Parts: sequence; structure tokens; C-alpha cells
Amino acid sequence: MKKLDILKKLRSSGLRPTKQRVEIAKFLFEREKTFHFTVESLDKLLSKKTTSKFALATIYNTVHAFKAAGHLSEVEVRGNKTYFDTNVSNHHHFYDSETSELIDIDANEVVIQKIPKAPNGKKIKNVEVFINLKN
Amino acid sequence: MKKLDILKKLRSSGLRPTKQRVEIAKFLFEREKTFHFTVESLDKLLSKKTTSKFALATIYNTVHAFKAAGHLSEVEVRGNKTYFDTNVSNHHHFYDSETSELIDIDANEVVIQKIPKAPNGKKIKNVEVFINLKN
DNA sequence: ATCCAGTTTATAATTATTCTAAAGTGAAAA
DNA sequence: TTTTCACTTTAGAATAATTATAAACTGGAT
Repeated sequence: MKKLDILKKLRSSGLRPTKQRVEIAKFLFEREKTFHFTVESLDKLLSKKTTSKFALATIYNTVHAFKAAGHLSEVEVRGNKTYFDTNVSNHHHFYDSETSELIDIDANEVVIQKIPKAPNGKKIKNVEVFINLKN
Repeated sequence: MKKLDILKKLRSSGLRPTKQRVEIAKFLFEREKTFHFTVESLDKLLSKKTTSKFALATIYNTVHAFKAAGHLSEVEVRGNKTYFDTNVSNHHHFYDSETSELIDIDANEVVIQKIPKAPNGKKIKNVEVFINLKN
């Protein structure tokens, strides 16, 4: 994803392209493969890869703004870790608790034959499948 | 579940049946339906329902001891809430983020036709399905 | 160039959980 | 039945993750 596209992406979702947002967006979205991270890991990676520095609160703000805009999805797994995922399409996850690693599974790799209907007055928003791994 | 069974349950899993453990176990397991709770909600309920008082750390200790012994399962859902579930059989969950409510789904209500194989060197421990609800 | 709502920043506050060290207690053994 | 001691409980401190605050800053409209 090119810089121009980054600016477009931000503006089109009502996010003013500040210096910080552009730099974080470039870091997150200028890559081939999807990327999983926690706020903590992103903070460390950013301070290594860039010369600018970011307040931790800015990283929280930015990540949540990107999530609200649909540019990131949030995945919560056992162990109180909250991951964000640059893959916002409908998909599932392997979770390896040994390594705390999260691995994407394409939606079409999982076929669910039967699910119960939603309780009265509720609708199904989405279905998330976690495949927990062991050694 | 009767008091004698509670004592048996504790002893058979190597947990000394202290006053606190017995009282918490009675509260959790002497009921017909499965019960979902957070440590915080359990703490509040216990101080309402019983005359004894429990240090918060004791509730954490006890709940984790029960979990390690297989008497409770842990379910983590969006929103940084950690629920415990008196249903330790293999099953799935509806999650209603409007009300923060977790609802059990029997394992046989969900049929998965296809899942990917585990990454190299790993095995599948279990598969958890979350059906997220909306209004 | 000016202005201002939106943003960033450093820090404080909050929340959930775990740690610590001292006091208490089941239950095994004397 | 008393003694003993490893296991528990307890209150409070410590830690970790996240959110709130309020002052300073800034993109971009005018």
C-alpha cells in the first residue's frame, strides 16, 4: 500500500492524517502478509523501526481509531492478551498458547454445518472459531 | 450437589476442604443450571448470600484452584472480561456484547464439517466457537 | 496568516490481577 | 488429644494493561 493510498484510507474514514497516524498506518498496512500485534508489541516495534517517538496513549488512540474505521480487527484470546489483526475480512484463528501466537485461518477453511438459532430477539452478528493448539 | 459430595469433590482433587473453599464450592455447584461468573461478580454475590467474608485474593485463588482441578472452565470474551463456567463439558457460547452475557451452547448444537489441519508439529487441543449476538 | 476542532502528549487514575509476608488452620502423626 | 507443619487465607502492596485528564500542538478550512 502506497503512501497516497494511506492518506486516502485515512481521509476516507474521517481520520485526519496526522504525522503519527500516517507513520503507524504505513507500518501496519505497507506489508504483504497480514500482521498480528498487541499495543505493547506495536509500541516496541515502532520505537525500533522509526525515529519518531509516540506516546503510548497515541498508539492506543490510533489503533482504536483504525479499528473503529474497520481497518483493523480485534481478537481476544485466553491469557488477557488483546491482539489486533490487519486482516479485517471474515476469518478464524489458530491460537498457540505455548507461544502466544495467533495464526489466521481463511474463512473458507472452516465449514460449519449447523449452528443453533439466536436467542429470542437477538440476531447473529458473526461466528468466530478458535482452534487452540498444543504441542 | 450435597455437602458430602462437595467435600469428596474437593478431596479427590487434592484440595484441602477449607471453610472458604467449601462455602464457595457450595455456592457454585449446588445449583441445577450451569453458572457463569466473573471474579468480581462472584465476590459481590458471595458477600450478599453468605455471612462469612472472603478476601478477594482468596476468591482468585479458589477459582483458579477449581479451574486447575477441572471443576470450572474459563471463557474469555471480547471486552477484557474473563468468565468462569461451571459447565466443564466441551461446549460453545453465545456472547451478547450488549448485555455482556454469556450463554452456553451444547456441543451437539454445533457441527463443524471442515477445519484446517494444525500447523507443523502442533496438535489441535480444542475448538471453541463463539457466536456473537446483536439486537 | 488566523483560527479551532481534533489530536498528541505526559502523567495520573483506574481496573483487574498477582505477589508478599504474616497469621491461621486442616489433618497426619505422635 | 496434642503437636506439628505444609497448605491457606488475609490485607495490603505491587504490577500490568488500559483509560482519563488537561495542557500544548497542528491540519486544514476560512
